[in-house]
Amino acid sequence: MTKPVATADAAASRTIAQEISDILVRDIVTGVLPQSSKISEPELSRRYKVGRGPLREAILRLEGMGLVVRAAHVGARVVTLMPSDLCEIFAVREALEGMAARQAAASLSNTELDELEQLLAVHARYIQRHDGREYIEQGGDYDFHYRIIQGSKNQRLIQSLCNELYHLVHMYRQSGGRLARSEQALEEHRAILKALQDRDGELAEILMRRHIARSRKAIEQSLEGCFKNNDGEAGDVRDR
Amino acid sequence: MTKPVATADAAASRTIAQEISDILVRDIVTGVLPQSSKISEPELSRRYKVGRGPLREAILRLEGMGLVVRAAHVGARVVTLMPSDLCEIFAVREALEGMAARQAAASLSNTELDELEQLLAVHARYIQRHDGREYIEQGGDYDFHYRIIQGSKNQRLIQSLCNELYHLVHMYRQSGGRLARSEQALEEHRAILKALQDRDGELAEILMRRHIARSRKAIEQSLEGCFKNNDGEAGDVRDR
DNA sequence: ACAACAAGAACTGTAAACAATATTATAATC
DNA sequence: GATTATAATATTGTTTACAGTTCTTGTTGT
Repeated sequence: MTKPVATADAAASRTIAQEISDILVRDIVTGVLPQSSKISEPELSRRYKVGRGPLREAILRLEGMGLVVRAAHVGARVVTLMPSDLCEIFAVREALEGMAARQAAASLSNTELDELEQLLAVHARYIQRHDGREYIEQGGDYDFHYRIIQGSKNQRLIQSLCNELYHLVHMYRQSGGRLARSEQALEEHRAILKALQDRDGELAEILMRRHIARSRKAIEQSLEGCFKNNDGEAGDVRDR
Repeated sequence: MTKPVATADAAASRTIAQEISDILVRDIVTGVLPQSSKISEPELSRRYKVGRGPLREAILRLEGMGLVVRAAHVGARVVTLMPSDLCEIFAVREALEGMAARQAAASLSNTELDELEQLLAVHARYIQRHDGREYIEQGGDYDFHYRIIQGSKNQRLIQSLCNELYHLVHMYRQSGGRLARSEQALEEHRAILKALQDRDGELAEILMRRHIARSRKAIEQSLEGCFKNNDGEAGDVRDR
């Protein structure tokens, strides 16, 4: 039974809409499509060499992720992240990642915990070498938070955090939003890991929440200077 | 000169895709389109008298809400909610609504608090009259949780809970998922309201989380009998 | 009778054309 | 000259038609 069944390659047949969707997510998060810029269907259709159909489908998906906002008969624009939006996002992160840490304490395997420990060691070396510069954690496996979320084994948490909120957070960092705190963050990460290794979900949740709450407070401080346009190339709001 | 009106009616111009999207959400939540049933584009296109284009757009949106799952070249099906899925959802609810209660304690106006108190009085009367039957809270303004979430004033929380998770919860209840606990739930609601009135966000969060955690535990108990098909009309998994 | 295979039908994904609305530019009026 | 009305343009929403894949069904062979 060699199974020459004509079921094709299954997962390999990604549709154009999925491809362009991923590309758009990447280009928005990295700033190729800056905040508040218009998502013109004809223009992007030419730029990315795709038909308008798949492109529309991709835009619909982006809207679901919160990366773009649409208005009927007007079109879509890349979302405009104000500091107040970031605060809302971080409040959600605090709640969700806290729960993720709690569940991860029960679900993470010992090997996964070991890998997490090695990861922190890598981060520590990086910070030492680069004098406090934060490790660029672009949502990959090298992100401490990312792994804990995955470790929760809760598909809803993983979906909400990794495929929606984190894009927005990375977007913010890309467009000049600094919230370094590298050394302190590393210490907090170590404490969280300790709680996870002790299988103390309750403590892991508390520590994770405090960890994220501290980042949020940093943003709240810069909330006063919301309308005071900080000098820089943070993307022009108007485009044409 | 029939109607040379230029700027049209603005908000009144809802697109077909939005209309059919709302209809589909309603029909899925109320069970007209049962769990696991196929979402056939040609069939629904005929049934709802809409073109395939807007219908596809609506399905895309439903996918974003987690109400349907799609597979490339295969089509969409209404999501299949297993008890384990419900547990995941309730874990997220616990985290999110806890945070909502915390923020609501700071954001709710005094009049909103009064309305909340009147709402609980209505619920109490209803339970008394119907001998412990739960008030049918179909996500409207008469839902205690709904109002607290709105009261958080956090758009992200409101979006996640009211436009995504609550549809799934209502779906579960519609298809036979019983988690009554009316009298006890009312007592817990009263305690939460008390904390809100005292502007004690920390306590409100704890109470809300325990409140939801209790519901989750009820589901977890019925998780053992997951594969033991409980007698009933819970919707046939296979359809054609 | 059952399994494997192949041809056909049906459905989803994509492309192109059409209609309706909003935006821009132009012209007329105060 | 500024402002409002009007026409032209461009973009979005929708319909229609086509292509590619999957699923069904009928057939054939063992």
